[in-house]
Amino acid sequence: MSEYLARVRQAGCRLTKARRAVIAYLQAHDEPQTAATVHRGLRGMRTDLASVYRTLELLERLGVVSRESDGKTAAYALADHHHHHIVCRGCHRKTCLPCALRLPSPRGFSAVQHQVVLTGVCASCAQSS
Amino acid sequence: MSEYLARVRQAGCRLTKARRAVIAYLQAHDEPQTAATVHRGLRGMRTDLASVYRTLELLERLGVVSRESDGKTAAYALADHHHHHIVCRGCHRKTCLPCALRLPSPRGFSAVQHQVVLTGVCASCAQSS
DNA sequence: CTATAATTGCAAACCATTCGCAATAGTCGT
DNA sequence: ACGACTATTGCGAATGGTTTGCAATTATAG
Repeated sequence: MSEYLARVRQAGCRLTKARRAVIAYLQAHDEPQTAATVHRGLRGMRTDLASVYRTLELLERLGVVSRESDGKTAAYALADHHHHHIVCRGCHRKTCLPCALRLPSPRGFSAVQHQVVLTGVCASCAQSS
Repeated sequence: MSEYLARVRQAGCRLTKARRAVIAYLQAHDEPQTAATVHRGLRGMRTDLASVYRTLELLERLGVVSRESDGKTAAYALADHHHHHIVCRGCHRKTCLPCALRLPSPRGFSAVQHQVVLTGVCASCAQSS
């Protein structure tokens, strides 16, 4: 049983097919995935989009996945697969960046995760303006 | 004319009442505001929520305001009023944090802004679980 | 193997955000 | 200050991601 499934179990939650499938899917994809993408990836089994949302929400609450949102659509990834992106404010294209952030844990908080969203203007957009 | 209004003008955009009002409202509020909140704050004048959204989008594109999203509702603040938050994954309460991030500008990008969203489990939620 | 409560699938509701379009109002040149 | 030109607005309606209620299903404890 994967470490992730174990954590679900430890939280007193059941190991259902849907949950296993969502976790497996995220393990196979490093880049953050939207709920819709995950759902599409599970189209072999009879799984509802709503259940995907519920599962992702559970996993986020447990700290197993992180949720990154560009304002409209949220994307989820295993908290392990951690890196960042810079989004061009012109063309909205994403570029991956390694995580270079080292922060002290804020007072009183535990299990701290972070999400960094960088925006800027990419070279080609800077030219065309 | 405020520095912000000047930047709108320099971008070749008109200084309308709605834009002045939105900027003024954000100047008066340090904490990130949702489009709905801004709109409510402008209820003296006949302003439409859609225009608030259009104005905020413009200001974001110009780099005057930053947009921070928790996945459902986006919040906007003047890029000046910059700090971060840590959100408890249990109770969802926010706590402000000073910005301690110093990053080199990623290759090829200019006018880089960042947004950091920290999540964790606050002391009282850690107890009750 | 059974009982029990957690989860799911489905469909409908929600709500933030966006879009089309005619009316309005900044700006620039005169 | 005036008029023309076009960006911007207000309004209403559409969109689309996300959530919810509920009956049927299914994982788990005993």
